[in-house]
Amino acid sequence: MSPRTEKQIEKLKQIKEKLIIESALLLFSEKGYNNTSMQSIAVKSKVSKGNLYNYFEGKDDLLEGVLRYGLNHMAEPLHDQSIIKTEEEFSKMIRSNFEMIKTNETFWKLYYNLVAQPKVCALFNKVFLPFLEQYMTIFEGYFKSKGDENSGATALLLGSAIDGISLGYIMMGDNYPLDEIVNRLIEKFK
Amino acid sequence: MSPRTEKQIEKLKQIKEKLIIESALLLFSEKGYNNTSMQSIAVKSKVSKGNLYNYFEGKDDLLEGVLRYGLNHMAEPLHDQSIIKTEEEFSKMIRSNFEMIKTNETFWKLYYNLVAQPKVCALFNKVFLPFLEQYMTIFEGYFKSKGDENSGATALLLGSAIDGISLGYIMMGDNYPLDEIVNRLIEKFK
Amino acid sequence: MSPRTEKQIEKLKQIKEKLIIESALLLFSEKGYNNTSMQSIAVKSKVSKGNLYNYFEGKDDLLEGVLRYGLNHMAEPLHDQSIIKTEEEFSKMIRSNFEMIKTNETFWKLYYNLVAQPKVCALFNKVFLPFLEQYMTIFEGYFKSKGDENSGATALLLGSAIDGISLGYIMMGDNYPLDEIVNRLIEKFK
Amino acid sequence: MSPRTEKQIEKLKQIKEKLIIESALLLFSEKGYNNTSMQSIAVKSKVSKGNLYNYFEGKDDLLEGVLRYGLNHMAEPLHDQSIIKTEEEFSKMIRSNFEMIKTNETFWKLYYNLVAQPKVCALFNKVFLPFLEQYMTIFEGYFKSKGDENSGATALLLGSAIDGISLGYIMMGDNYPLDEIVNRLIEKFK
DNA sequence: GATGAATGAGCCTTCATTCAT
DNA sequence: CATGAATGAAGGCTCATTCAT
Repeated sequence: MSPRTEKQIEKLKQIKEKLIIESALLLFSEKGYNNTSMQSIAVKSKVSKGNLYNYFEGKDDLLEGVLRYGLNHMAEPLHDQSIIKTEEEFSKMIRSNFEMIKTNETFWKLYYNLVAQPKVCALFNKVFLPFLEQYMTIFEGYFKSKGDENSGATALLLGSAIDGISLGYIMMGDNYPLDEIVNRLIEKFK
Repeated sequence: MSPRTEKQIEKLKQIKEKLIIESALLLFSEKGYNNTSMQSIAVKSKVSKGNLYNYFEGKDDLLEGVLRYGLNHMAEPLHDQSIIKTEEEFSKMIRSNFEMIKTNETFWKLYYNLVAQPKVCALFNKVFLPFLEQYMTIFEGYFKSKGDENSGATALLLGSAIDGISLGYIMMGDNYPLDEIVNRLIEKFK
Repeated sequence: MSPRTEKQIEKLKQIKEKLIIESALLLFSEKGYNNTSMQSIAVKSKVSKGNLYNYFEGKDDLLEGVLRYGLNHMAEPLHDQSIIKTEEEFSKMIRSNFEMIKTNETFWKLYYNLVAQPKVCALFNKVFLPFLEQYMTIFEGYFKSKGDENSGATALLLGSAIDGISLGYIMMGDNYPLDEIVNRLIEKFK
Repeated sequence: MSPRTEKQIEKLKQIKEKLIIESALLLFSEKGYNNTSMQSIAVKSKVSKGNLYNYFEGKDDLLEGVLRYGLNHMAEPLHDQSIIKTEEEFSKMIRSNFEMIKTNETFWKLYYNLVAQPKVCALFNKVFLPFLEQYMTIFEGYFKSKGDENSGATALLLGSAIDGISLGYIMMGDNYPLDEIVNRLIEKFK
């Protein structure tokens, strides 16, 4: 009842919320959103089914939580660099982007699982669009600084290529020669 | 009893099968595979629920039918060209590929809807992998003929870029400046 | 259209009916009445599903046909002997009864499959009761002739024992030492 | 939270499980296993369809539960006597066996409903065989103690006769002169 | 907050039966 | 008579969500 206790409770709640999110992420990613039951999430996160609804309003809301959580984790490295000037910085950014994808395969698998699901499209745009746009802006700035007259299109092309490469890697795993492809990508666009 | 009648019946069956497939494609694409009920497919294709199962063994089989049907429609233009030699042919092939995607948005939306769904992964590979590999081979040959020492990687990079562009276009619709991006893509790779 | 042709047609019909009945008997016996579909019967008897209904009014009616057919086949040997006087005749009758069961396991399996199924109870009594009563009467006469004051009860006991033994044999197959048990049965009752 | 409450909940659950089992037993017995829907069981036991599956994994599992429950009820009287020495004990055991069947007609009707159903054969053997064997062993011991050289066969014959009598009684109800037949059975075998 | 029993709509699928050809 | 496409009711089962405790 003391403030201290309340804080601890608050912290406990956050820990549990994180636990739920991570369990859900794993299951969504492994089996797909639709084929993951709230039950199984409850079991994996060791929270009762009913209690789940004290943390998230429903399955949709939980998904949103998962996506936000994932994005916050992924985006961190990007916040360091908001402007790119040299080829080296460019190359480093691309590489660190794919490092991030490698590190968070689970999350990106979920991403591509959902990207074309109409039901979650709105949610998707809400969560990811700002992130993607920020990315685009950085690249656009770089290409413009290099004299590219249509830097927007180039940035979008690069973004799409990154998307496609990521998708390929996520789908094929180590059968996809990621490093080689990334090298080539950098060469083409630097 | 007469051959004529039998033929007609056979034809009618094929027409109905096509109807079912097209209804399913539309619904799968609009609402996602998981969120489309057999019931709704039955209604849309004006076939009774039970009769659906005279045409397809189950929902999975119907999906396979839809994918094969889609692919057969898509792949046609590709059969014309199996070897690319000049820049012009290259450019034409890329463009015709995106024409195809524009023409069959519905189908490709389904494609990206399914691509990362673990449950249908096996089916997916069965149906699409041969198609994709054929594509890759053509590009690889082109790059090799141009003296590219690592033509395989280049082809894969190109393939991934195409994938990413398609995905972007499918997701954003006319907000995606497809033609411009394609032009740039061709310039980069030709 | 000639009488001859009509006869042939009639004969063909009977052949086909027999075919259907035998297919149904086999399937009912193997998989149980409820788990056998009209479809599978149609396939096995090489008759179209629709045509099945030209021979039998429905699944129930087909079952009745199967039971009557089976009984007519089984009962034949019994018609020889309608009165038993000597121990030898008694013994022979018992033995020939079990021979019959051995020869027609399929049918008797169906019998015991249905015997306690409420849905077909009425049908069952209609078809089998007369047969069983005839049997009972023969035994009753035998026991009476031997001075048994309550020959009815003895006959019923014997009948029940036969029933139980048959059931055991049908269930356990060759794990059931039928011959030995039958010998003992005869000793006890002769 | 208190132990008391948990216990009560546990008890409530058991009561409800029993309710479900008894409803199912009644319906299975009345209409047959195949013709009883989970829905109707839910209605009869005043449990929602969905909740049924919190108690039993499926219809098969429910059947197993019913059979085990029935057997546990039936078998109780038998546990008293595991060795039979005198004629009196023998006679008492036979009689008490048929008392049990009289008392639990419903259950035994289900027994004979299922005994020859191929689909549930495995389950059946799993649940009933141990019970039957125990029975057989007791009789075998008795016959052996009386000097019967082939006590095994005699026990099996007796068992089969009991089976047949029970079946007759279950099928014909009070039209079957059970007591008289049982008396005669005892006379023959004691 | 925490639990898990309870709900009930909805899903995929099967199947006896009908009927146009 | 023969065919098999068509129907639609019914079945077993799942699952997001609620709620009494």
